[in-house]
Amino acid sequence: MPLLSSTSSISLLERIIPATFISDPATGRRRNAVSHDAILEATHGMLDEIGFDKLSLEGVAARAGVGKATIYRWWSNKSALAMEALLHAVEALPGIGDSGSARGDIEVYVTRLWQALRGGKGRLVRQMIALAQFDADSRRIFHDRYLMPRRLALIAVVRRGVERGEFRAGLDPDLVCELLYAPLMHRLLLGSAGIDEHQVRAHLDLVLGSIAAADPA
Amino acid sequence: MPLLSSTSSISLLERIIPATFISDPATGRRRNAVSHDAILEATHGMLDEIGFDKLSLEGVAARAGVGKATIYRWWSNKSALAMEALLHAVEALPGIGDSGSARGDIEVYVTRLWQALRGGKGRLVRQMIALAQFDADSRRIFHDRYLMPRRLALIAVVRRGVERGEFRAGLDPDLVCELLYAPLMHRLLLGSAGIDEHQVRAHLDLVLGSIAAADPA
Amino acid sequence: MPLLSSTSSISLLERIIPATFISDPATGRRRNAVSHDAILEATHGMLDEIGFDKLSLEGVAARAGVGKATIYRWWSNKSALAMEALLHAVEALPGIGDSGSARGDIEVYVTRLWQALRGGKGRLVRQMIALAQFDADSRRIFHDRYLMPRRLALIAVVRRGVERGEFRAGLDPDLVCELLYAPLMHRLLLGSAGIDEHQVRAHLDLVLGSIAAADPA
Amino acid sequence: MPLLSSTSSISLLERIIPATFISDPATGRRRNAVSHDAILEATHGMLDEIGFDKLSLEGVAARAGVGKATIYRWWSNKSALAMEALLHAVEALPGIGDSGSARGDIEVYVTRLWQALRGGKGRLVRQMIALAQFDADSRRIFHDRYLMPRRLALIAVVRRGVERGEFRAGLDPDLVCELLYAPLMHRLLLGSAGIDEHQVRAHLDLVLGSIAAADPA
DNA sequence: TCATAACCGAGACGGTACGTCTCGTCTTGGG
DNA sequence: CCCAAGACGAGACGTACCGTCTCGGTTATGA
Repeated sequence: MPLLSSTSSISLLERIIPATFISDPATGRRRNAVSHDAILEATHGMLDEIGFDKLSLEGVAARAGVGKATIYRWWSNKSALAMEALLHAVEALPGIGDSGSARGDIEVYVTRLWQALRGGKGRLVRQMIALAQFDADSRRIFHDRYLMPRRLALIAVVRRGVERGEFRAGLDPDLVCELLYAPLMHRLLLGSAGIDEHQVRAHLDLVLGSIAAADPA
Repeated sequence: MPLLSSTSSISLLERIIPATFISDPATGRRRNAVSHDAILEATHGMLDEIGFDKLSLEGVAARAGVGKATIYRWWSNKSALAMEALLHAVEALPGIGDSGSARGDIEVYVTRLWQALRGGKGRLVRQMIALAQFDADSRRIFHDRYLMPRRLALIAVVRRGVERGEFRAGLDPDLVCELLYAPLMHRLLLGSAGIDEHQVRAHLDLVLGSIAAADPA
Repeated sequence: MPLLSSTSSISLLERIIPATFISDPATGRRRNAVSHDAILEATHGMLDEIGFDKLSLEGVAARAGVGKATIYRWWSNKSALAMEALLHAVEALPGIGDSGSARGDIEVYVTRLWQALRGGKGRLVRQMIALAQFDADSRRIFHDRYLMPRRLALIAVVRRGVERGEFRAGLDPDLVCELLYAPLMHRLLLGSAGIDEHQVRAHLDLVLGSIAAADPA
Repeated sequence: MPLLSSTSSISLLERIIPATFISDPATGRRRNAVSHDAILEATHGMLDEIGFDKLSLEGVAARAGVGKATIYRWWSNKSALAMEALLHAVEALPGIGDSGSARGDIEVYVTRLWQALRGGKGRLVRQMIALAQFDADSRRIFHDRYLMPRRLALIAVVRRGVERGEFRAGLDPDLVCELLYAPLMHRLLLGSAGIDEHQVRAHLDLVLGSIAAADPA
């Protein structure tokens, strides 16, 4: 049973490790991995070229050299398929190092994130967020497989900073995380112009400044 | 981010008063305002009942008692129509008072905004933002007619606070505005749970605290 | 009142002399002859270029520089307009001379008719006949204004031939006329190839031979 | 006029067995014969009830319980569909017997044809001929599947008459055929009144008389 | 000499149908 | 049991015209 067509009672593990190749133990022929990959690749390519709303499963099937029924067998609808294809293309986590300075680690991480969103990945992420507004399944998948891993990584660094006394005690790491992420996303979604480096710096300075531990001096 | 991104040579006036109504009034039958309203109302009703992706212009035309061509005459596509219908339902600007305290004014305003988004309007705004990702026209309309007026109002208050010495000199009002708005929007779009009052308070305290003028004491 | 919109109680005279300009004696602006001509001309041109079924009154109005209502004021439907336009283009009667030999006159006349149908007029006539199958008004108009005048002229010659003793006594001129006309028309409508001169000659020889008075010798 | 106008390199077989059914039988779901028949039946019924120009493929699809695409898959346009539906309703060939007298056989055949055209079939044939004027495909279909078989049968009888010495040697059977058919068709299409029996007799007498072998007496 | 009435262009309107596209399902024959 | 191919019923798409209806403006009497 594929990941996306099950609406509940699936373990977190299964939600994070794609269930794609966990085959039905019953009799019969197993799922064809070649077709599966061709479908995702075709979907991703067409999203890139013509966008989500012009995407058709008919077109995907033709481009992937696959029967339409094969797609419907494994994905419940266009959104689910698109979301999975987009995740595939985006999934590599930019790691957060531990240089000793939480502030420095965050600055590097946010700057890298900004650079990624400025490029082609920004469009993919925008589309995923839009999909998530219309389809509860997609929303959950995006939250679990894209957003959460990145948040958790960032929250860990904030916690480290608090423990080391770099940041003020009593901080809510969730809130800090929100203040670091949200303006980037907001501009990605609604900014009429791009985001320039100077703005990112100012943003980081203000937020990181406001959570820094009081200078003992 | 510039407040007014003049991406083309279209005057501001033309962007706010839809060019639709600026045709040569000299000749031909005049546009029927009743149909216009019926279309927007039907669209809004159907968005509410069946959502954007099940919305069809065919259905809107039938419900509004209008020919399809009349819709296509005045709106370029489904997104543009939906965007305008949603704007109609949302357009009343929550005013920002001037109580003497910029901080107080902002707290009241953001709290009210949060309350509005928690209610039915939140869904509308989410849908508008999603639409804006797929269609450049819709994006521009949302930016000009929803986002900008609200930003301008908030920016004015921030400026007032700086002038009065409540907030630190040298602040970038755009950035502050982003820090106040974006987390709300981000949670609206992607938060798995709702936003509770405690989170809003903590958010306001952190941001407003960080821009307050240094205590002279 | 124009000719084509009245379905009955119109004198034959009015059917043959277009009533177009017999205006209502009441006050008010009179019909615009320029528009009238422009409409017929545009119709004829478009019939020639795109054929009857692709013809649209919308297109005629645009090409004639005329409001659609002006067309509807004077013609009841597309068929009626097309029929009148075609008649205008075809109306000149090829006269039948009186050389002294009825046989010779008929040979010349039928040959000329054949030549005319071979050219562009053939297509017009074909279209008129087709229209006549779908619309009773058009059928009557075609019969009265195209067919009958030509039949009457031919019948007169046949009568002359009988009176002079060239043709057998007791002939039914209607039947002879039919035998002369019908094969031409039939081939015009349904012949896969054109009609060649040799066929016309053979046709004339057979029919005229069969009605010739018995040789006294 | 050639009996078989080979205007293209399409084989006779392909013209008589619609190419529609000559697709690669190896792959994909097969054409649904039930739908095919339902479409033709619905078309025929609606032609009878509302006539050709009010016929809509939309209506045919609804009445046949069939998707519009299924009609467009198999017929190129309204004319082609109507033509095929009419042919279905008309297709039974009235046979020509061989009584020993070619003249008698022809008299019986033409009289029967006249009777058929006087009835409901006349309207169908008129409509088919009209369609043939607007659409080359329809024209070819009508020629091949309606006209030709009937012509060939009649021509065979004429030939038989010539061989037996009933008719004059050197006759052009095509021409005779035309003289027998065309007046009937012409009156069907354009006669203001019906065709009465007396006219048919006179017509037959004149034509058959003119081709009879000279009396040896 | 004007008021009246009908005409005219333009073009928006409620509709119908077009021919195309995609959806999600179904039938084939072949692996 | 899976798969490609592709026909199928359904129905929305965006376009083209239909025939009707305002509009503002233009003629041409006839009071």
